[in-house]
Amino acid sequence: MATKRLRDTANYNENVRNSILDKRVTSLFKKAEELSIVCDVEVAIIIFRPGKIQPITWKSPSLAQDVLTRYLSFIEFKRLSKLVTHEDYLQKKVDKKEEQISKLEKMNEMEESINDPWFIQTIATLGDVSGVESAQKEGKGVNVEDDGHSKDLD
Amino acid sequence: MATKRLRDTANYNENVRNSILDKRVTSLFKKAEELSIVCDVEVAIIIFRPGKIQPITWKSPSLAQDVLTRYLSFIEFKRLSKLVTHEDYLQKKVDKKEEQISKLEKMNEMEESINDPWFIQTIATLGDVSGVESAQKEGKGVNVEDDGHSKDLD
DNA sequence: AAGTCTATGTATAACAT
DNA sequence: TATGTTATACATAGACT
Repeated sequence: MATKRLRDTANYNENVRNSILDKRVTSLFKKAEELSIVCDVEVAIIIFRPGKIQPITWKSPSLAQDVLTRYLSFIEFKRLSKLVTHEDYLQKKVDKKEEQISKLEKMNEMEESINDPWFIQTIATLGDVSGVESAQKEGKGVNVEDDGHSKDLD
Repeated sequence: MATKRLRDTANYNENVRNSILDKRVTSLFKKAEELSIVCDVEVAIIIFRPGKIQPITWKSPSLAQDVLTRYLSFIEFKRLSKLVTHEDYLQKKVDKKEEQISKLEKMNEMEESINDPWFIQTIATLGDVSGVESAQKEGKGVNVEDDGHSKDLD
């Protein structure tokens, strides 16, 4: 935006890159703040950097978190519904062995989550934990969407 | 940003306000896009307007959603851990009555979620459902944070 | 390595059509 | 209502410190 136009900071050393990122992020947040005041809206921004655990967030990380947490509650609700149904079935059978299997299945399910690198990274990211290193993303499930610009339907 | 500094759209009619919002949002997204390209980061932006159900999102709504979904999985994991422990206890007691209570507790827990207005709104918001009207937020759990600008620890 | 400067590119409020 | 123009404020890459 001045003299030249930056296109790829890969050509710069990390210091310069961080400097550029920092300035631009500050500017972006400033714009967002202005937008939220002028137009009376709530804005949440989350920025992930490759190789970094903690995302840069602005204004209300808990806003997005809260909303999406509740969304996931819905998903989990559906999953728990199935579990309960299953338990009910087992109860009628009065079969301890199957109940044990059910238990193991649950544990296994949890272990799968625990061993998911993305899951681990996510916990570290959102749980405000430091000192955890991971590859972070890799395109998985990210960058989907059409034009990446969806407005509401009202 | 021109002639005057900030303005307050409360004094404008809805058309003008929408126009201003639209222009600024477009601009914000443009900046975000530039940032993401130049600095090789992933950016997610979510904008909530008062009275509107569907948020305006940019670039990777699924990014934030996916991350936070996984985060919630962690919460649910912890909760399920307790359930399993509880079940194990009941199993040893071989007490059907208590088992029934446990089940009812679970169902009750789910119903609480279902009846939560915020939960309902959130589903509508994120489930891409239209035609649902609600008060949307109300400050609950929103707008927390210190200076609203947290960077990571690496 | 963090702050300042400056030339130039952008964004946009107010008009104009 | 949408699009274009203009004047001014803002953003920022690079240089300098």
